[in-house]
Amino acid sequence: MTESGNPRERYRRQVRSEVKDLAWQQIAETGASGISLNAIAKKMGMSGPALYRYFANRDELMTDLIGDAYREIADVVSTAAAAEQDPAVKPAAIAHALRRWALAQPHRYFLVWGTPVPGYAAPPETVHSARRVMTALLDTFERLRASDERPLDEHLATHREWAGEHPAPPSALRRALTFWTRMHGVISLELAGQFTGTSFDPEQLFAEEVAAVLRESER
Amino acid sequence: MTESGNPRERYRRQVRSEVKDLAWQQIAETGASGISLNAIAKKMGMSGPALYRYFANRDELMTDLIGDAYREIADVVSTAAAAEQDPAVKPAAIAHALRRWALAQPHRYFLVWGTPVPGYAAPPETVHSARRVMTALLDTFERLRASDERPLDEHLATHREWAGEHPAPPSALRRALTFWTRMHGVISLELAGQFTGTSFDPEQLFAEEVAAVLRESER
DNA sequence: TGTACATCAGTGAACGCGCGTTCACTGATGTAC
DNA sequence: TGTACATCAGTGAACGCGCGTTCACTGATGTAC
Repeated sequence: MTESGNPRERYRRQVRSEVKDLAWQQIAETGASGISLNAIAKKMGMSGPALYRYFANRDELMTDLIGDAYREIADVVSTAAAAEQDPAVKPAAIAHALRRWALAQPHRYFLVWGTPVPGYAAPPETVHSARRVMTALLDTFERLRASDERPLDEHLATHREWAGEHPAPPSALRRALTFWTRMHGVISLELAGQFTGTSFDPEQLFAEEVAAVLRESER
Repeated sequence: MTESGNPRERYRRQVRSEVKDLAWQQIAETGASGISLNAIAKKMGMSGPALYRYFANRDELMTDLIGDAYREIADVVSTAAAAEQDPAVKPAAIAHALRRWALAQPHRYFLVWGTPVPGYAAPPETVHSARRVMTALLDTFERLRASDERPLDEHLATHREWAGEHPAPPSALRRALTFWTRMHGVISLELAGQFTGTSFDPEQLFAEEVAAVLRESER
C-alpha cells in the first residue's frame, strides 16, 4: 500500500529516509537543534538546495523525526503488550521493552520525552501515538484489580479526558499514569548519564520500580 | 568574603551576573545550545568581544550556568530538609520545594537533569552539588525505618559509592534513589508539557508519588 | 593634593565559517501517442 | 518501437545573517610616590 508507487515515488521515499537517518546521526553528535539541511546534503554528496525537493524546510524535517520516533515508541509499547498474555507480567514486559528501546535509541527517546526544543512543539499527529501508548497501559492495568485506593483516584475519575473513551476504572488510570512517570524517571536519568560514576545496575533499580507498581495491583 | 574586593572586582562580578541573567533568558527563548555571547553583548549594549574580558569563551559560560543551577537545586533540597523537623513529613517538604523551584525555573532544572547537551558534560564541580542532594535524601530516609525489604536492597548494599561515607542502611539507599527518580519522572514530564491537554492536576499526581514512597517507610 | 604610570574595560575591524532559503538553470527520467 | 513533451531531481550562484574568536587600539580608572 504505502509500498506502492512508481519508481519516482519509490526513489523519493528512499532519499527522504536517507536524509532522516543522517539527521538522527547529526542529532547524536550535535543535539536536536544542531540539525542542518546543508550538512546533511553534504554528507549525501548533494548540494544543499537539493533537499528542498524532499522537505519544505528544516522544521518539516524535525516534525517528521518527532512523529517517527513517537510512532516507534507506540509500536514498541503496544507490541510488547500484545506479546505477553499473563496480565501480571505484562507491565514488566512493557517496561523492559521500552527501556531496551530507549537504551538503543536514546536520541529518539529524548526527542519525544526529553527537554522540549524551543520552537519545535510536538506536531499534532503525535497525539495519536500518545493515545496508543496510554491505551496499552490502560488495557494492562484494567485487568489487574487495585489492591488499594488512593486519594488521587477520585481526582482522576473526574479528569480523564486523556484516557479517551477507555473504560478503565480510576485506580487503573492512576496506575497507568504513575507507571509511566516512574519508568520515565529511571530511564531518562539513566540515559542522561546521571548514574555514571556509580556501580549499581540501573536495570535493577528499574525492575524495582516496576515491581512497586505491581505491588499496588493484585490479580 | 566573596563579597569583598576593590571596586573593579565588584564591577566584574556585576557584569558577569548580568551576562548570566541574559544567558538564562536566551536559553528560555532558544534552548541551551542557542546561547550566544554576541547576542548577549548586544542586549547589554556592548560589542561582542567585550565579553571575553569576563568569560574565556562560550563553554566557560555554559559551565558556569550548569554549576549555578545545580548549586541552586542542592540549596533548595537541603534547605527544605533542614526546615522540616518531623521525619515523616520531610520527604514531602523536600519534594514540594523541589517541584516549586522547578516550575519557577524550568530551564535551570532541565540544564541539570534534562537531555544532555552534546559537548557540554556536567563540569566536575557539580559532583559536590549532587552529593549534597543525595546526602539530604539519605539523611531523610535514614530516620524512617523501612516497612519492607526489596531485592534491590542487597544489590545497593554492595554498590554504594554514590552515597559516599553515608551510613544509611540499604533500604534507605533504595528509598532515596527511587524517591529521586519518581520526583524526576513527574516533574520532568510536567515541565516538558506532556500533561497539557489534560485537566488533571499534576500536583496531585506528584503528591501521590511522594505518598507512595512514604508508604514504604514507617516511623 | 598633584603628577606619572600601570592596569584594565571596551571598541571596531577583521577572519573564516556555516546556516536557511530563493532562483534560474540543466539534464535526466518517465508518459502519451 | 520511436518520437515529442512534460515532469521532476539536482546544481551553482546569490542573499543576508549571525556566530566565535583574535587583535591592535583608545580611553578611563585606580595606584604609588
